[in-house]
Amino acid sequence: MSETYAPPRGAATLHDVAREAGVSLATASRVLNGSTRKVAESYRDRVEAAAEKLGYTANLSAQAIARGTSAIVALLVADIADPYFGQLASGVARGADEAGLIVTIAITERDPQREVRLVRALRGQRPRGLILAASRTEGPDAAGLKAELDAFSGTGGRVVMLGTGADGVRSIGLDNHGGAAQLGAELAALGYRDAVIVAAAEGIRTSDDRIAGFTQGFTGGGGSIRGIRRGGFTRDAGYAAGQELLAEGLDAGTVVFGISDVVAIGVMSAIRDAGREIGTDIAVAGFDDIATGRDIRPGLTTVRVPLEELGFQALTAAVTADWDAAAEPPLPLEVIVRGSTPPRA
Amino acid sequence: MSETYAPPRGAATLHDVAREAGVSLATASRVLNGSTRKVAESYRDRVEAAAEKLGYTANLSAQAIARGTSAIVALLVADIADPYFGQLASGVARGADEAGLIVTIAITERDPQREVRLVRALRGQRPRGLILAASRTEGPDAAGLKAELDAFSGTGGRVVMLGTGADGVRSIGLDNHGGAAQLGAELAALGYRDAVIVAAAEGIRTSDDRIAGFTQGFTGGGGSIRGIRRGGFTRDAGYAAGQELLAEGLDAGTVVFGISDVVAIGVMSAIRDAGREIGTDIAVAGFDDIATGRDIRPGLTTVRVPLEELGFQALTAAVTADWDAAAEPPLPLEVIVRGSTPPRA
DNA sequence: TTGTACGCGTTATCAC
DNA sequence: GTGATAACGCGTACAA
Repeated sequence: MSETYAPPRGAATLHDVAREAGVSLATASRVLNGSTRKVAESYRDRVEAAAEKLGYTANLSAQAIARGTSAIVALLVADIADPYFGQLASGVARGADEAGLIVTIAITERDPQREVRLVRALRGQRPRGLILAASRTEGPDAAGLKAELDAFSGTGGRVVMLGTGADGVRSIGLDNHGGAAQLGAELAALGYRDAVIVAAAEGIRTSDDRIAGFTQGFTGGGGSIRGIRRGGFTRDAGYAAGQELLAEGLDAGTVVFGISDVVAIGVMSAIRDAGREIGTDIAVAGFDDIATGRDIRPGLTTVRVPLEELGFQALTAAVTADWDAAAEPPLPLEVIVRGSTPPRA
Repeated sequence: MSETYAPPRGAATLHDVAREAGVSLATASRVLNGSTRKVAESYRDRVEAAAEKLGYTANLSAQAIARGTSAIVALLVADIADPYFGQLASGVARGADEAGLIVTIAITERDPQREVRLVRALRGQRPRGLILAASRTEGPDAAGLKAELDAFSGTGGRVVMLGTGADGVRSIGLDNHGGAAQLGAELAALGYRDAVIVAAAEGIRTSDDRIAGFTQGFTGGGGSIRGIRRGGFTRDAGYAAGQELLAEGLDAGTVVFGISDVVAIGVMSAIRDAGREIGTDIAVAGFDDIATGRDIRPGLTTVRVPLEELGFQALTAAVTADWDAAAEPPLPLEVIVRGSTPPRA
C-alpha cells in the first residue's frame, strides 16, 4: 500500500483513528468516549493503539454539539489579580478539575456594561454553569444583566452568584452581617470606642451587609461609628480614603474598619505614609483574610473567609443537578485578631 | 396561526432565528456572523429583530467546527491564587478580550504529570494558542509534556512559553539574569558583602538564571555568596528556608535574596517571627515586584517585572500569525530599592 | 458485538 | 442578493 496521501492536516479525527485501526467510526467512538463497554478486546486494543499513535484527542466542540451539552463552566470575576478573586478562582478550578470540566474565565473590571457583554459572549459556549463572583443584582445596570442571566438559565444553564442571588439563581451566601458583627463586638471588647468604616458604594450588598453587621456588633459593645467613607473594593480606594480621613483628623485610638482586606491594606499604607503608627496609634481591621494580611506587620485583624472553599462550593452548585442551597452548611467565618488592633489599654 | 408547538427547549438556534425572520439559514448567518455585508436592509433588520427577540447567541462550538478554528486561548499556570500568576493572567485576559477571544484556564499545581494531563485535556478544545506560564522544559518529566506540545503545534496550534522556550515554541523571555545582576550590583553598592540565596530546585531555569545573575552582580561588586538554599516558589518554602537559615545562624548585615517576591516575603516572616529585624539586622530582597511588596513594612527591595504586560505579550504571541520574537522589545526590568535593604553604614 | 446513517448548529460553496 | 446543500467531528438510534 503506497503511502501517497498526505497526513491529515489538522488534528487527528475520530475518523482517522477508525481508519487506522480498521474499524468503524462507531466502534472507535465507543472505545474512546462512550461509556458502556461492549467492544471486543482485540478491537479495543487496536483502537487505543491507533489513537495513541495519532495523538488523538476528542474534539470537545464536536462532542458538545453532538451531545447537546458542553464540559465547560464559565467564571466571571472583577479582577483576577486581586488575591480575593484569585483564591476564589483557585477553588473553582479545583472543583472543575475534579468534575472533569474546563473553566473559562472573564474579567469584568467592575464595569456592569462590560459584564453584560461578557455574559453574552460566554453564553455562546453553552457552558453548564456560569459563576458570577462580583455582581450587583440591583441598580440601574442590573436589568441588562438579569436579562442575559435569565436567557441563560432559561435554556438550562446554571447561574451561581456569590453573595445575594436573585430568583432563578443559585447563590452561595456568606454571613457577611454575622461575621462583621462578631468583628465589631470583638473590637469593642478589646476596648475600642470609636470606629470609622471605609466601604464601597451604597447599594453594594456585600458592603452594606458588612457595614450593618459591624455597626451592630460594635455599638452593641459600647462603641460608636464616627463615620462611613465610600470608595471601592480596591487597595487604591482604601489608600485614598485613608488619606482623606487623616486629612480631616483621626484621633488616636480610633479603629478603621476596611470593608475588605485589600481596602484595609490600602488604608494601612496611607496611615504609615502619613507617619502615623498602625495599632498603637490608629488601629485597622479588614475582612476576608487574604494571605497578605498575615505577612504584613503588624498583622491585619480580620474575618477569615474560606475563599478557596467558597469557590469550590460555587463550582459544585454550578454542576449539581439537584443542588439544595439549604442543604449546604454555611461556611464558617472566624474573627482573627492580629497586631493591627492591639488591646486598648 | 395556533401556537401549539413547544418553544425551543435549548437555546435559540440560527434555524429558529431564520424561521422567525422568514429568511433562509444562509441569510441569517450572513447577517449575524459573516463579515461581507451584502444583505438587503429589510432582511437585515428582520433578522436582527428576530435574534434580539429570541435572545440568540451563536453556538461557538458549532462555529468552531464549521470554521475549523476556535476562538479560544488556553492558559496554564501553576497557581492562580499566587499574585504572580494572577497579574500575568490579568494581562492575558485583557489581550484576549481585545482580540475577541475566550480564555480557558487550568492549574498545574506545579505537578508535571498533572500538567501533561491538562495540556492534553485543553488540546481537546482546539484552542488557537496555549500559554504555559510555569513549565520545565528539561528534566525527566519534560518529555511527556514536549510530546503533547508537539502534537498541538504540529496541528497548527501556537504554543507560547514564558521563560525559556523549546524549539517550535514561541517564548516570551525575561532577562532574569540581567535583572538579578543589576539587583546584586545595587546591593553590593549599598554596602552589603554577604548574601544568601533562597532559590527553587536546581534545573528550574528561571531560578538558575536569577541565581547566576545575582551572583555575578553581587560578587562583581565585591560581595560574596555565602550559601544557596533550595526550596520552591511558594511563600511557605521561603518561610521554611528562612527558619533553617536562622537556626544555622545568620549574621547581622547579611542580605537574603529570595528567588521571587513570594519567597522573599516568606523569608521575611520567618525572620520576624524569630524576633530579628528586617533591614537593619537582616536584609531581604526579592524579584517580580508583586503588589504586596509595596504594602509591607519595610517595603521589599526587588526587581520590577511588568507581569501584566508580560501576559499581554504572551497572548499576542499566541494569536499573531507572523509573530517575531526578535521584533518584540524585551520587557524592561528595573531594580526597586525599598526599606528591606537599607544602605549599610 | 459491529457498522450504517442521521442529526447536532454553523459556515461556505454553489446555483438561482 | 438569496437560498439550498454539503461539509465540519462526533454521538447514537437503528439495523445487520
